[in-house]
Amino acid sequence: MTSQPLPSVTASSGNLKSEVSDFKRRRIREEACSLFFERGYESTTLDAVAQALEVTKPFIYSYYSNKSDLLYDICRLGIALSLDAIQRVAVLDRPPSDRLRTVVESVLAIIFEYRKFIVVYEREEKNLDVTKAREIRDLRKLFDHQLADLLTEGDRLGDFQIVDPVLTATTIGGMITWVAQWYSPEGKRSRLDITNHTLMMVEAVVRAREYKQDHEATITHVNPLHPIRSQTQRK
Amino acid sequence: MTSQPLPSVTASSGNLKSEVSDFKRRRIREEACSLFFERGYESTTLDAVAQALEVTKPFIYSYYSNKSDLLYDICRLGIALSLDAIQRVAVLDRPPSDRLRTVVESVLAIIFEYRKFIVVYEREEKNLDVTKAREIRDLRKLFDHQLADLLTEGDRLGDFQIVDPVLTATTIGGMITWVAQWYSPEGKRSRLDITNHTLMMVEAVVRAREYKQDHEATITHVNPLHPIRSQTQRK
DNA sequence: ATAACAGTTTACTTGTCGGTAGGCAATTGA
DNA sequence: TCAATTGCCTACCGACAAGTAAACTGTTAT
Repeated sequence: MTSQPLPSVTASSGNLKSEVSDFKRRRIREEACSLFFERGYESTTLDAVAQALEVTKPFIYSYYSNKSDLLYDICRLGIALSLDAIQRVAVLDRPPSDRLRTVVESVLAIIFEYRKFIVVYEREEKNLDVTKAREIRDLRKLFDHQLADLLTEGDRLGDFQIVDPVLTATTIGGMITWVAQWYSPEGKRSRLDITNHTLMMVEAVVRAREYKQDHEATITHVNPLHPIRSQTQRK
Repeated sequence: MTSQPLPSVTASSGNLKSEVSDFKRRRIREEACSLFFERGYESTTLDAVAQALEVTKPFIYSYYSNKSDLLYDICRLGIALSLDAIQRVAVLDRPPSDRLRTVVESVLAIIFEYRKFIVVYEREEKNLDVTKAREIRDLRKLFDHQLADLLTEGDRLGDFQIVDPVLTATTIGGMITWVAQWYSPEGKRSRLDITNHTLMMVEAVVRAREYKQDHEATITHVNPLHPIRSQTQRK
């Protein structure tokens, strides 16, 4: 469903040797991701990653050609998992509201499981070279696009009452991504609680047109709280 | 309203000399923020910042004691502006729905104006030393807390129909913050469009209880899309 | 047995960048 | 006019970390 078969999360098929090799690659990626997540990409040395795995730096270099290649692999997984989920659901033969619900559940499940990948992907994108970064951004766009399509379809069928599917999709995408930023397994909220609450928020948001008020014309003023513009202006 | 008077965005009062000095500090901060925003904190050298200002590195060091001090100043401004906005509105003698609306408008106005600061603050927090990072995180918590209080009050008065004010505040905070991540002055959407749409989303979300469905009991299953757990587990 | 190979390590190079010492020049005050 | 002071720059250092060369070790093939 994804254009490339996605460097699988589980063991690759093939002979044992390449399975072992893939496993090592995954372990490097996983440990690097943990460290990137905790300390940030640039502050994490490959020696540190190596140490965490109880190997040496050149070992890593025999599985990844350089540090940013490793980051790329992490980022790619971070977005590809969610994209994969939405694409599986998109083709199901069920009403849009059902599919939306399933998307939210699936993506949240992925976020709970792989939140470090998601966070690193969001945070460290800038450290990719432009071409790789572009590729990653395109995957994200695809995700938002798929979601927008689902909303549009649901709106057409009368399942949703949506004013602007694209902005609404962006909002929902943001709501979900945001969970990855603050969720912690040690926190007070269970995964189920968060999922239920998010479902409720999403539900509300796709029914937003029912509430559309006539507030809109009123905000034409520039907000009075910050009268100064010089801050961001320069000669 | 903020505990410290917030290193003012405009010129400080006082003699001309210290005004000039403050101005230089602001210009350094602004230019550094732009570069951090575009290239990331660690990838931006102080020499690059100096070059952008057409000065030299020691010049910067006479206004900031080191690189992370500069980042700290940026992060602090990033969160403090929003916090300041919500705190001003919180004390107004107007109904909660009105105040919520004003909060969203004010904070979005800040986000449009200072989005680079917000993004850098969100992204580069990890590069602060723990004590500074903690201080920043506390400001953010205060923001969410204030918002939750507002929601609780509105719920009590019947203005809102909210199931969980804390989670809803987190969601709204995320929705707003998310705008900073994708908004671009060159993009298709005007500030007004985005503000209106966000107001609508927020409106929907604080009325969510009206839609609470009985979906909740149904999601007890573990999502079938990723049967493997070995990924994040280790010996 | 031994040659060849794969996988891993030890030990090194090299560039970069945060941070600083000390000098120079412009401004201020007497 | 000449200190004294302030403010900035030139020129440098030292540390650190990415990346590599080459050696070492175990395993497979002949």
